[in-house]
Amino acid sequence: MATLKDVAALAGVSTATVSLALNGGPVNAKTRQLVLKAAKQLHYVPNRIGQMLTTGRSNMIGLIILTGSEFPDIVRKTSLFYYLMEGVLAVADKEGFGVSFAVKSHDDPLLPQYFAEIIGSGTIDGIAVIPQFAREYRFTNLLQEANYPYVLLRPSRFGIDANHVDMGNFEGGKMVAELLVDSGARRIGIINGPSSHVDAIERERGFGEALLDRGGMIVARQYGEFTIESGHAAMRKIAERGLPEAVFCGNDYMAAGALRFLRSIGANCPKDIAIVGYDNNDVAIATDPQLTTVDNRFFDLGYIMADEVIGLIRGNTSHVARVVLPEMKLRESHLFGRSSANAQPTSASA
Amino acid sequence: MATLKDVAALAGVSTATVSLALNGGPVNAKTRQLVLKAAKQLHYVPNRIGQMLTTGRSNMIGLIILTGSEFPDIVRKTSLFYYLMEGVLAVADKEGFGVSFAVKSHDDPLLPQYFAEIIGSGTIDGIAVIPQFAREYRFTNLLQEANYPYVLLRPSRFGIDANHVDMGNFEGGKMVAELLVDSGARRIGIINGPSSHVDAIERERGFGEALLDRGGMIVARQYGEFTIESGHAAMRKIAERGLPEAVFCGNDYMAAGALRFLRSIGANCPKDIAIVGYDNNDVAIATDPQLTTVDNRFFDLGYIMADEVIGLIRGNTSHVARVVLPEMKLRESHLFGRSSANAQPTSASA
DNA sequence: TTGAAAGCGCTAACAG
DNA sequence: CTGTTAGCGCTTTCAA
Repeated sequence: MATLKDVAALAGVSTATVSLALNGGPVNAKTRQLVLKAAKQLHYVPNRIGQMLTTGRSNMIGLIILTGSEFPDIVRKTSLFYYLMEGVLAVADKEGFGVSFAVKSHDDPLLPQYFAEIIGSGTIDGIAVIPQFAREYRFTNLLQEANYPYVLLRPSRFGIDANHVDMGNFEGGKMVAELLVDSGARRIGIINGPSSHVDAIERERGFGEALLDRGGMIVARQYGEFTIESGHAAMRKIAERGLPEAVFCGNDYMAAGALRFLRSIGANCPKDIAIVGYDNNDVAIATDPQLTTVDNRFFDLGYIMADEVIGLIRGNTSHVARVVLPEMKLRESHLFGRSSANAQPTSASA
Repeated sequence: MATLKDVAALAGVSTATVSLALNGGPVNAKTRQLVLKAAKQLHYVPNRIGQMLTTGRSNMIGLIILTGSEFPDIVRKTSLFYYLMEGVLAVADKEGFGVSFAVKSHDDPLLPQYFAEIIGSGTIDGIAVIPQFAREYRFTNLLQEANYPYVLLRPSRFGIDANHVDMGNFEGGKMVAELLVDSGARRIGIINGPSSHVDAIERERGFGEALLDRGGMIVARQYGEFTIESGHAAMRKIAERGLPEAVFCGNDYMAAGALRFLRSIGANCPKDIAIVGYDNNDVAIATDPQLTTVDNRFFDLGYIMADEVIGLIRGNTSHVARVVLPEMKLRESHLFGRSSANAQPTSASA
């Protein structure tokens, strides 16, 4: 590989001049041409390690997803994170950053160590972290104390001190309650995910509060594990005491399971009972009827997180606290009382 | 941040000794203790940039996904790539590598430039590349000539010269044909994806050959765009001339669309017609009946690609040519002639 | 077993 | 506008 020195030698100038010429510094136009020609001739590509060492910057941001071993099936859900990654990538590309990606277990005792290495190693200028469980993490202190650029994906109410982007699970739950009440349902059930999952907690809280406000009531409550089978089983349990007018499911998998159970007993959704899911996962367009659900806007979330991390790196910002509100994805399954099975499918695009 | 020098000063030894002590070199046990203590006291973390510069290695591998603008909906499918990433990550973690991730458009004219920079910049020791379209790419020559460690995900028959891992789409198509014939179907249709998509081509080729061998025949052929709607439309077209006994769909989205159309005309799958999808996407477990489909083993694919890239980096290998055979995922939709709708859902796990 | 010193490739301060 | 020089943090000869 050709180095700066080689280019300098060929062009007959100093390395400093080459650096200047290549980076738009104040150089005579003729000299620049000379340098450019030499660089091209040698297929010169700047060694970024050298640049990093002198500038102290790597132009890399990290995306770190924290996963757990308690609920392996949740992992499947995380293919949604791909969209988050694409959002991160979109900003990174635009701003000239690379993206380093890692998945760590949130119960790994070496986690603080891992973050300490990120802070000290110099290979990553800042990070976006996606914790999935509602615990206090020691590493946030590390990051904070080191004044290291980071942004967490987590609810605002979990302490406003840490840099965070809130994905609006509370608001999402609220939107579902409002939609269902507006659709004419009053006696409503909920099938939620594990209560240790931070998203599940927030969704239920928002749902419950808004339902109360609007004059609806929760007449059944079950907890599943974010899987189709657990949604199926939960719906069966609920049905034992008679069908409510609507059921809010904590994610689309469980909603698909509920739908399947309903069909098996000959109940029609949404005519007899409305169902709403959460996440706008692929399953939501594959069921019949297609699921009305809440889109987390993962792409936007990734985009905004990365954008804020870069802002922090560049010193344009010093603190991050934002909310990205989810969006209702209206399809058919929420239309309580109306028969609309076998309608034309809506588009698969996000 | 504390540097080697700081540790050396505190321990009262030279930087060389510190380096040796920290990296398991030949150092007096007492001295090592001294150094370790000093390092801990200063919360010393080695600056990896410095290490990279001297060793010439970054201990980073890259995962590069090539995407296109022709079929935006295909992008949605790519959330499957998340599993591939997890496979890559699993190896990287195990071998002490970091992972850098990028998505590039395969029609970007700057693509060769991008690869040239990867080769020259020194930040990535090797790459796994996922092209999605059947073209000849100029960058492979670049990589080859530079003797840069790389592995492509692509069919073996596209030239055995390049390092590649074959995801076995040909074999997958074959497996589907065999399964359908074994299930009792003979007059079979196919709904495939765009013919420019490399996976689609291979699947159809394997399917067609095996079907011929087994005495089945293709009685209908439609092309969709890997979406639910296009699968729905394609099935409608096929139904106009009478239902075949089975239809192989090039991916699960189109299979879900086909299923939906069948239900709308009162046809029962799999009693009246068998359907098989491809990919083992989330949609495959959300439909009713659940889809029999082919699992690409993306995790394993990622795992093997990363493993091979690292082998190349370390000089343990000099050429890569492997096939990872897909796996049939038997559910209900292929059981031609048998009525099994509304069975218990099978597990959501992969 | 330890230390001194060179050098990886680059940028930036400074002098000219 | 251009060249000289120092130095980023580390590993690695080479000597002692």
